[in-house]
Amino acid sequence: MAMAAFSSSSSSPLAVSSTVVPHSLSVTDPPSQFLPNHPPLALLSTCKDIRTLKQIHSLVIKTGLLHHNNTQFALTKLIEFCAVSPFGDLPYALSLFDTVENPDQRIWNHVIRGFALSESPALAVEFYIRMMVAGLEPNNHTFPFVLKSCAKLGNAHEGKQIHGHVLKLGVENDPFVHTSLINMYAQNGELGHARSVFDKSPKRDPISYTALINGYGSSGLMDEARKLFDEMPVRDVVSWNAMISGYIQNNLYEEALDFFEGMVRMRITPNVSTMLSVLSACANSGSLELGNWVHSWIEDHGLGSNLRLANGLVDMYAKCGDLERAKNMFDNMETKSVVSWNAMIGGYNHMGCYKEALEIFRRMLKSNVDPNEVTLVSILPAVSNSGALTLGKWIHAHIDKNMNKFQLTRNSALSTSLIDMYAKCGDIMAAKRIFDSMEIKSLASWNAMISGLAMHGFVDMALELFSRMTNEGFVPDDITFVGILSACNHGGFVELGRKYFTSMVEDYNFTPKLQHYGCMIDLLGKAGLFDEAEILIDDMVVNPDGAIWGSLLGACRLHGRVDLAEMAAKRVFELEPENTGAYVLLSNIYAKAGKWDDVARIRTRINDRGLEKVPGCSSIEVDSVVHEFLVGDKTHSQSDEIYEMVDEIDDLLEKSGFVPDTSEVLYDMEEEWKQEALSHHSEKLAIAFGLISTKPGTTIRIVKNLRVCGNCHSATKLISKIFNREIIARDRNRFHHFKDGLCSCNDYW
DNA sequence: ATAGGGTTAG
Repeated sequence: MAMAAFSSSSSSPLAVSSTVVPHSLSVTDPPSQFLPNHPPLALLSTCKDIRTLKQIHSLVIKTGLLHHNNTQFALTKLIEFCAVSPFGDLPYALSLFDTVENPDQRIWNHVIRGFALSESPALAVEFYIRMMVAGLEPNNHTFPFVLKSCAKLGNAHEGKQIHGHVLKLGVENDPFVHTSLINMYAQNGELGHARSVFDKSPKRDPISYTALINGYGSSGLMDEARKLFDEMPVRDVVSWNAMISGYIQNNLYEEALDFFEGMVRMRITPNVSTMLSVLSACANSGSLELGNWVHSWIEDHGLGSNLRLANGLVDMYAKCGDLERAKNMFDNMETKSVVSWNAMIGGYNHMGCYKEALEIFRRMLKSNVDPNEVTLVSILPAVSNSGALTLGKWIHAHIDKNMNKFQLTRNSALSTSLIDMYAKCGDIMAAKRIFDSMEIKSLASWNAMISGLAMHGFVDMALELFSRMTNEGFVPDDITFVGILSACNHGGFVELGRKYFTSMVEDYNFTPKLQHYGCMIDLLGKAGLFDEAEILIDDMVVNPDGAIWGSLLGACRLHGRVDLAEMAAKRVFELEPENTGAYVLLSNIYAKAGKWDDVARIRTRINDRGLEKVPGCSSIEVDSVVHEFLVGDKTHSQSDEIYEMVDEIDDLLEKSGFVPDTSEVLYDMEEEWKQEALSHHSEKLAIAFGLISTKPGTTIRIVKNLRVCGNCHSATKLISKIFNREIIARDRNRFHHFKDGLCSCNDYW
């Protein structure tokens, strides 16, 4: 029994010294017949904290109200207040409750209500049972409270039993009990039961309609909800809100916004809830125009300083891509909550601005705002994308330290995000440790681990994990197969890849998606099986996108297939005219074949179209700060030292007999310039910076936005040997672990 | 005394 936690403390609440009575509260009249107006109880309406409450309590005792007329009136009032008011105190209510010799129905009801509204609604059911054990019958007031707690708990079983009591006592036609039953069933997903109670109603009111509509909405049955809504004789703002939020829950944003417009047309005044829902619909559907209108509406109705609406606006602007506006609103908010920070972080993530997301997170910590679970789950992808391992480790430690707070979720979203973070930040063993420590794994955690291993080229382990997962009864989904096929791809396991692809289609009945085809085309192309790759593309059940043809194009580069490359590139340009990567790839293929006229032609096309080549960019985290380097970057504050190091590296490479492979350099230029261009690739700069700013022997981890070029790959292998450093590099596709002059990809990528 | 949105953000 959880009672102990609430029982009165060492000093009895009745033992009150006179010193707690403040001067302002003078004891005046003797108890009168008009108790409700008596000063001490009237004071309850202004009571805002537990201290004042205790003072009022002591006043009640001093004035003798407590046992006046032998009624429990004053205590009832006090218990009611303590249990229910937001300024009340449930444990105190219980200590008062314990002092009542024979509490009546009404007192029991208030305590039950207090629990129903509290964080532990299960205790409402417990007290409901205790009440009956004490020999008191529940009444029409009891049921709404106890049914609410069943609704909150998602406990349909207890709810059904209580439904039985309702019928036994014959209060099923009380409108409050009736709607409470519908709501309880609806919130428990028992829509059949909810509907049958609803259909038995003698008189239907908007509240039972709305409760049922909400139930249909959260079960994805918006057509049913719509039918009910249309049947309603009178619709109020809550009914409209129920439809709007139902559509949003089911990702039907257009419909949600239609209903909002309908509501305004019907001259139903939206309230704060409506506007919050509408903002979320705008955010998720990218309706900036409507979002702006909502913003003006909020200002016009004097709600501009409502924190929740302000947060909603920040979120809306951020998700609609107007980050400047979002940032502006955010910076101008006089009070911010953790939600405001989270909305900004989410907005930056949404737009792929991971660095900015990390900056906001740091600012948040500096402002002493405690990150919550949502903050951490949303900052981790930003950490992963920037490869900011130190920050990631800090976050991991923070979660461990605050275990109590996050205990419930450790086995789900947060752990999975951590696995993903460690994998993407290059520490695959740390990812594995978290995965292994999870007592209850989710499909997402298996998926994260499998793709992580695949990304690092630990192909056998990834495949082994897959069979362990199916043995443990998990059913793989399409994401699992992306991981598996990418493992086969990274390992160059053509036969296995074919096998899993077939199994996915035939054993699991999945329709392959673009990513699955992408892995297969890449795998077949790299193996030089161009005929098979082309057949697969022809057989695709979805239209190939730029990435599919891009994969084939990449394979053409590997095998020097100029003819096929031209065809593949043409397809890419048809689908993605702005895809500069494909132009560069094609140009590289021409360059490798010595077709410099064609290289020049491509260059002209890039210039004519005003396309900008995505610059190679590598980042490295040193002392928790992420440093970014572009090709030939000279903007770093330690630029001079970095270039000195680059020269030293080149020197040592040359002495080891390293000959730069200039065949992939874009333009036809002097050999010496080509070497210069290669030598200043972003990954080289990042590695040089890593070498000068970390202790000897420290592992260097870098992240690159593009694929590592052949030359840098060979160079880095040698650097790892010469400087005796492990270098872990993540490129666009996968990880390369350079050690002792070798790379984990076996030069196959 | 009592019933139906909403406590967001990933």
